[in-house]
Amino acid sequence: MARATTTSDVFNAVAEIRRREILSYLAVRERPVGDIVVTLRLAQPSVSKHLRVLRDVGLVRARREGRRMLYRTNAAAIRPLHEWTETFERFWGHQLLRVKERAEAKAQKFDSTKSLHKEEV
Amino acid sequence: MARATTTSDVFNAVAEIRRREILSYLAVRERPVGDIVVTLRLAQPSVSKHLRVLRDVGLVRARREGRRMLYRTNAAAIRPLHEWTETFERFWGHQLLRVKERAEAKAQKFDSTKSLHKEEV
DNA sequence: TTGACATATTCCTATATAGGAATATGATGT
DNA sequence: ACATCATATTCCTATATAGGAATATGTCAA
Repeated sequence: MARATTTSDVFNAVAEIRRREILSYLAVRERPVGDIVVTLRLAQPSVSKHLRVLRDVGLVRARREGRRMLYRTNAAAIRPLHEWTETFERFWGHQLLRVKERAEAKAQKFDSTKSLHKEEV
Repeated sequence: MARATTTSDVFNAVAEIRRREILSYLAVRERPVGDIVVTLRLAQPSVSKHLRVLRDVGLVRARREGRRMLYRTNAAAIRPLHEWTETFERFWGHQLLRVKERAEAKAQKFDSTKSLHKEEV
C-alpha cells in the first residue's frame, strides 16, 4: 500500500510545507491566488493544486470575486491537529519541569561557589 | 517531485495514523515492540518500520533490555507541531465567540417564545 | 466576438512510500 | 554450538504524489 492521500485528512494535508505556508498566509485575511504566487514565490499551477488539497479537507474556503478567487484559511479545521498535540502537553510538561529544576540547581550551585566562569553556564 | 520523506520532519512523520496511534500508546510509558503489535493489532515488521521513522525524527527514544527493545514517546518532539497549530488559535477563537453568541441569541429566542419544539434546538 | 487576465486542470515523470512475505540480526538459556 | 524468542531489515509492488509544461476554463472589457 502507498501513503494515504494528501486529502485523506488534515494531518496529511499539512504535511507539505508549502501548504502550511499558504495556510499561515491566508489566516490573516483572504487573498487571491495571484498574491500567494507572488508572496510565496510559487508557480501558479502549483498554488492552485495546493489550494485544491486544502479545500478538499476544509482547511481553506474560497469565493469568487470577478476574475479572481479569494481564499482564506478556515482555522477551525486546524483544531483537531491542535487537540491531538495537546494530549501530549502533560508529558513534555514533566520534561520542562525537569529542565527548570536543573536550571535552578545550577543557579544555586553558581551562587554557592560565586564562580563567574562562563563554563558554568 | 514526489512527496517529502516521512522522516523529513515531524509533520510528515505523524501524517500516518498508525504512527500517531503508536505515539499515543508510548506516551504513557515505555513499551516493548511486542506490546504494540498486540495492542494495536499490527504486523510486527510494520511496527518496526513505523518505529524506525518515529525514531529518525526524534519522536521516540529506544533502549534495549535483554532481547527486547523498549520504546517511549519523546513528547518534546511534538511541541513544534503544537506551536504551529497554536498560531491559528486566535483565529478560531473568533469563530468560537460567534458560535457562542449565536447560541445565546438562540437561547433568548427560545425563552421569549417559550417554544418546546425539538426543531428549535 | 475577441483579447487579455486569472485560475484550474491535464499530462508527464521521478520518487517515496506501506504492507506482506521472507529473511536477517541480536540476545538468552542450555 | 544450538534452539528459541524478539526485533529489524530486505525485497516486492501498487499507489499517490509534487512540480514543470502545456492547455483548459472562466470572467471582464471593448
